Amino acid sequence: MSLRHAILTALLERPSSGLDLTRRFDRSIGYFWSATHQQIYRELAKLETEKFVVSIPQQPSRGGRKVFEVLPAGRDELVAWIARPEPPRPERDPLLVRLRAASVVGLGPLLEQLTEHRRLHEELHRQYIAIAERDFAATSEDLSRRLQHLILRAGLGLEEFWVRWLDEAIAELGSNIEEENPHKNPPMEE
Amino acid sequence: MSLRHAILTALLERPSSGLDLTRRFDRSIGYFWSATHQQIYRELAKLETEKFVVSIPQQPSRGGRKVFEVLPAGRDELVAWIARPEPPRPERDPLLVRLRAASVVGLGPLLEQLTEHRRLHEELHRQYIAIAERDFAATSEDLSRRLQHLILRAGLGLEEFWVRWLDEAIAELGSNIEEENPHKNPPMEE
DNA sequence: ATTTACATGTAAGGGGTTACATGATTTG
DNA sequence: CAAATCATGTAACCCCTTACATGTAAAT
Repeated sequence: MSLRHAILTALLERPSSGLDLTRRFDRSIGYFWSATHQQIYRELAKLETEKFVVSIPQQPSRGGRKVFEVLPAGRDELVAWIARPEPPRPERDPLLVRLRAASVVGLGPLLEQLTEHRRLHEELHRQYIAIAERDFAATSEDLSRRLQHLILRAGLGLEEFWVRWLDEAIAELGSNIEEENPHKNPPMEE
Repeated sequence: MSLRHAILTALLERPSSGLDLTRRFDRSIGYFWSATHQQIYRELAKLETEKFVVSIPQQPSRGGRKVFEVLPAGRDELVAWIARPEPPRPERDPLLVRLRAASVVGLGPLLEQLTEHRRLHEELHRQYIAIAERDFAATSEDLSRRLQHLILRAGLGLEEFWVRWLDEAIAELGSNIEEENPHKNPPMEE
C-alpha cells in the first residue's frame, strides 16, 4: 500500500493533476517508488471515492485537467501509515536469478548484460551526484531537507554499490568466458 | 517471470517436491528471490501443464509428495531466459517512502522503525558472513562456485550498505526527535 | 485415537504491467 | 483542418499476499 501514500505525500507538497504526479514521480519520488500513469490515475480515483483527496475546480476549458488536493482525512491516513511498522522487503533481483541459473546451465551472453547494467547504474549514480551538488551542497537545519538529503544518499549509495559489485563481477567472469563448462561439480546450496 | 526460472534452476540442481523447494527458497535462492509455498505450487502446476517439468512417480504411500524434475524443454526455456536482457528493477522501498512522507508531516515514531530495520539488516548480514566463511573460505576454479560466491557477496554488500546507511540516518535524526516541526519551509523536489 | 507435523492445494484481493481508447489543446 | 501533444481513462493479464481448506504420515 505504498503507492497511495507516496501520492498523498506528493499532493501535500503541491496539489497536482495525474499527469503532474506522473512527471514528478519520474524524477523525484519515483527514484524509490516508481509508478506509471495508469497506476496513478487508478489510485487517484480510489483516493477520491474514499474521500482522502478532492479534485479542485479549474479555470474553465483548461484541458481535461483534474487537480487534486489532500483532505484532512488523507493527511491523517498518511500519518497513521507512517507509524505502522513494516519489515524490509526481501530482495528480488532478476539479474541475480540469472547468475544463479548460469551457475547451473552456463553463462551464455550474461557478461554483456552485466556491462549494460553497470552502465545504467553508473548513469543513475551520476544523476544523483548532480542533484546532491545542486540541491544539498550546504548543510541545513531543516528536518525536512535533511530527510530528503538522507533519502538521496540512500539512492546514491545503492547505485555506487551496484557499480562496484558489477565491476567485481565483470572482472571475475571476464577471464573465463570460454570455459563454458557447467555442472563439472554439482553446486551446493545449504 | 523470474519465479519459474528460479524454480527451474533449483529443480535442475536437484529434483524436489513443492515443499522441498519452499524450504530451499527459504534459505538459498530466497535470499534474492523469495517465494511462498502457494506461489511455488501454482507455478509448478503451470510448469507441468506446459511440459517444462514432470512429476516423477514415488515409492507408494510416501505422503502426498510429488517430486518434479526438469524436462529438456524446461532447460531450454531457462537458457533462453538467461540470454534475454532485462533492465534493473527500479527501487521500491516503503521505508524510504515513509521517510519522504515524514519530511512533510513529521517523523512520528519512525526512529524506532529505523532501529528495528537496522537490527534485521545486521542479522541478515551476520548470516551471510557465516555462509561465506563456511562455504566459500577457499577460492575456487569452478565457475559455478565462483558465481554463487559472487551472488552471496551481492547480498552481503547490500546488507552492509543498509546497516551503515541506517546508522547514519539514526545518528542524524536521533538528535532532533523533539523538534517535530514539519512545513516550516516547504520542501523542494526537482 | 488424538495430536502434531508434513504436504498440497483453493479462493479472494491487491498491485503492477502493457496495450489500447478517448477527448481536448496547441501548432503548422 | 490536420497532426501532434496533452491528459485521462479502460481492459486484460500476471504476480504476490493472506487466509483458509484438505488430506496423509508419524508420534504419544
